[in-house]
Amino acid sequence: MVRWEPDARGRLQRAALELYAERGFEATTAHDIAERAGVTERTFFRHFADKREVLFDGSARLQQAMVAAVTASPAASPFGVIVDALTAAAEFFADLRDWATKRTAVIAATPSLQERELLKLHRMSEAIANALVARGTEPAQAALAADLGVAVFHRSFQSWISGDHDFGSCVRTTLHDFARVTADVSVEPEPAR
Amino acid sequence: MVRWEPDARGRLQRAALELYAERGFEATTAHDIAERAGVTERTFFRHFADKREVLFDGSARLQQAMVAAVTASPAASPFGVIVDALTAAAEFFADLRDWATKRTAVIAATPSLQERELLKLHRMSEAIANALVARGTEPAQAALAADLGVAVFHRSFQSWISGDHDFGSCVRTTLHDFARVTADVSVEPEPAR
DNA sequence: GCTAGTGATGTCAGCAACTGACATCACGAC
DNA sequence: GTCGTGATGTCAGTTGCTGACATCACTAGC
Repeated sequence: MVRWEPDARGRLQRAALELYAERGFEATTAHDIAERAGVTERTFFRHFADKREVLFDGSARLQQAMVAAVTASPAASPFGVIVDALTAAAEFFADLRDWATKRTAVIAATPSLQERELLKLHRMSEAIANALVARGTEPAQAALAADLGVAVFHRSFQSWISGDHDFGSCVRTTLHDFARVTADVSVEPEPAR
Repeated sequence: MVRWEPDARGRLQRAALELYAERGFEATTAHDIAERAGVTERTFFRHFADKREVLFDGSARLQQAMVAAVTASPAASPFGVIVDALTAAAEFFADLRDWATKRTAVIAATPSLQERELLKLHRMSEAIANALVARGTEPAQAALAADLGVAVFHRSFQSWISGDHDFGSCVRTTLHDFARVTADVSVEPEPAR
């Protein structure tokens, strides 16, 4: 006889998303989640650093995929590299639309989850910037390019969730808007550093 | 005889920044801050929604200044408008360098404060996007332009804090990098919506 | 097959972040 | 002079989260 059912971590993640969707994040206690998953509250906090983190278990993998794409990209310019990273993100989410939709709704309804989401995106930007620097991009430009890439990713993701196009075409639409919006930005003479 | 010293709110803000800088955010309790400010913990939470918010009292005013600049900007393109908003931000910080430096160091050392900072920047982006839409910009482009503007602001702010140039020249340097990084982004044919 | 070790979990006590309810009392309006 | 009123104090309670220690199925080594 097994002492515990396997995959407590997965059960906690599913229970948390369900409960956050049913009654809201604030109205759900860690005890509630643990109870539905059939473990104790203490076990919840062994698997996840806090109540929010339980929704962000995939972000490390997404970050790895995007960093790997940056490192492997054949493009020469920083922005060309970023476009390749966005393609990797599209592949990452290929089979996750239902989960991503539910999760996004919960996050959109909860400021403290938005904070965590924004921090994860920021960390992703830092990781991408590091990967660009490793490729030889100048650090300030790498950081900026990574921020812009993450902004494009975030907008693309939102339109993917709220519309009915595939992720790839949302990225293309966002890149089109990007080009329109920045059409009048010109390279000025090198300013003082 | 006055019952209480005036400006409890200001005393709490100064006490909090001092203590966060002295012993770190995590090691400082709300009780500590209240004690140094000469009030009770309950009073702290009447003035600020949580331990983090005490460092973000100025962000509403910055947001108002940038939104006003967007609304009043004579520029035609979204990005031209954003540049005017950045100029407004530069004015906002003109006399605040010492305070901003100390505060930025505390935030950089504390993930949960970074989260709050990122949320404030995100809210600022949303407000700027709304102001752009009110000027007639298409919503998707407005949201993207606002995100890009906030990214430029954030980078400029960081280099202002860590270097010894004035805010305005940091903005110019960042805009130069922006133009370099996006030099190869071209307007492709309108994709499907 | 026995034993020692390991790892995931349970139990429990405790701190700190907040919140609601109610009391206090200087000050200003009238 | 009385009567709000608003900023504060007091206190009790919930919840997020942590450290310390106990438990016990499973596994490896003998």
